[in-house]
Amino acid sequence: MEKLTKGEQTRTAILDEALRIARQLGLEGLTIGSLAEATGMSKSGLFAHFGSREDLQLAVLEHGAKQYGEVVLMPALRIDRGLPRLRALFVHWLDWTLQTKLPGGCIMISAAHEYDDRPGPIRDAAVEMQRRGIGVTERAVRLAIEEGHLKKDTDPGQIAFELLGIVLASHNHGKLLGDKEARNRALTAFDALIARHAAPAQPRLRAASR
Amino acid sequence: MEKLTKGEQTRTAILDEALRIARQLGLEGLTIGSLAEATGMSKSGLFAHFGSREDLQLAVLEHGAKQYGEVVLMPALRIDRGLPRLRALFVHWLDWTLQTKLPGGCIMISAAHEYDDRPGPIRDAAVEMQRRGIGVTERAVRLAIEEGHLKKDTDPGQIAFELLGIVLASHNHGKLLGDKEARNRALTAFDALIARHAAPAQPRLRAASR
DNA sequence: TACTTTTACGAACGTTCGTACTATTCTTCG
DNA sequence: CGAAGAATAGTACGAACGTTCGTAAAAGTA
Repeated sequence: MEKLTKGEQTRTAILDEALRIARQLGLEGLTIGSLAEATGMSKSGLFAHFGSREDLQLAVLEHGAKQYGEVVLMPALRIDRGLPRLRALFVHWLDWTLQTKLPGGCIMISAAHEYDDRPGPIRDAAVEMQRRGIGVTERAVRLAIEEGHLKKDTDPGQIAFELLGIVLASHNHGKLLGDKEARNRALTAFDALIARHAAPAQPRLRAASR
Repeated sequence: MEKLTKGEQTRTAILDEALRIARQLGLEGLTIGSLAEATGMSKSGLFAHFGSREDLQLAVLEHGAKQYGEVVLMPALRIDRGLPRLRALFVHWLDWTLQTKLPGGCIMISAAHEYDDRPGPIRDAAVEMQRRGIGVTERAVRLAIEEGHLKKDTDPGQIAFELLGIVLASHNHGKLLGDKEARNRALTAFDALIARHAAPAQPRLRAASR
């Protein structure tokens, strides 16, 4: 519906393709020349959409984060708060990084590793995104505590830490080692983590339904 | 003691420097020119030690794996088999990836992410090393089961998976986000994982010592 | 339709990439 | 010491890198 100027829609098309490349080769492996060839544009024509290569890389990162928000975050927010939402968040996140349709995993995880010792704007952006992602997870955990699904002394930071670990291990086992059990292993680990912090079964007042 | 020919010792010196660079910039970020400058050699003189850039990258990877073996694996093998050894293995592994002395984490973890969607000899080598590492962990778990420290139905593969996740999360939190709690979080997660699979206290025959 | 802005192109810049050759210097050992 | 071989430097290459510039085509607006 909303009017999309020509430049904006080519820019989006470029970013789609750039994201595909960056997922496989990393943001540093993304070059203007190869991207121009992949999109069928000239180097200079493509370049004009971004003032510099670094700006292109930043735009790609943001483009990936946006997709992540649409595919992982938003669907989870439609699930009942508390444990169900936390689980949905985790499963969507997991499937997002394990998706085999498009090669290469989550661009944010890629960037995190690629720039963990390479200071600069891209690293800063990656850190900021990671922080936001962790914040989302922690908030979901806190809600689960408030809903009485998790014990009150549960540390949201610790849960977020361990969930990230499970996702990273899945990515490693699934994408690198080709382990078909990666997803199952992740779900097993998730269940165990939750069981460890689950609130004791609370006595229902009146007759419990079912 | 053992006679080291001149070429061999420069080669080692080159690999030391190359490893330092590759840890920060990745194996793909390692270039002949920058490495030559860092070592004070000419491009061609350095190049002669390795037939190609790819061979250099493979050599760097092996160099890193060798260091890993010396720093992580061997010390752990001197600890009592079973749970103590498994813990030592984990802690050394953790500290190895979190070491702040040299920038950049474990080169094998780096390579794993860098090449997870980039087929070729380097990827193959990285996969092989990961497999070996996981094998070592699984073996340590199996010994812990045999020693009666862990429950008999413990799945070594699952433990190795989750331990990898904890290390990866530590790397992420510690190196990227600068979270000083990363190591503590990792140890907490380790203890919880072990507690989950710990064999029930076995009744000691006769009087238990102490 | 005419005018202005946006969008894309082609050519060229200087630099760096990996690699190939040839020449020179240094080790090693009889 | 002096010859043989290993180790390093020098030079050059074609290709690809990111970027700049002037210009042509397309799109949007009046």
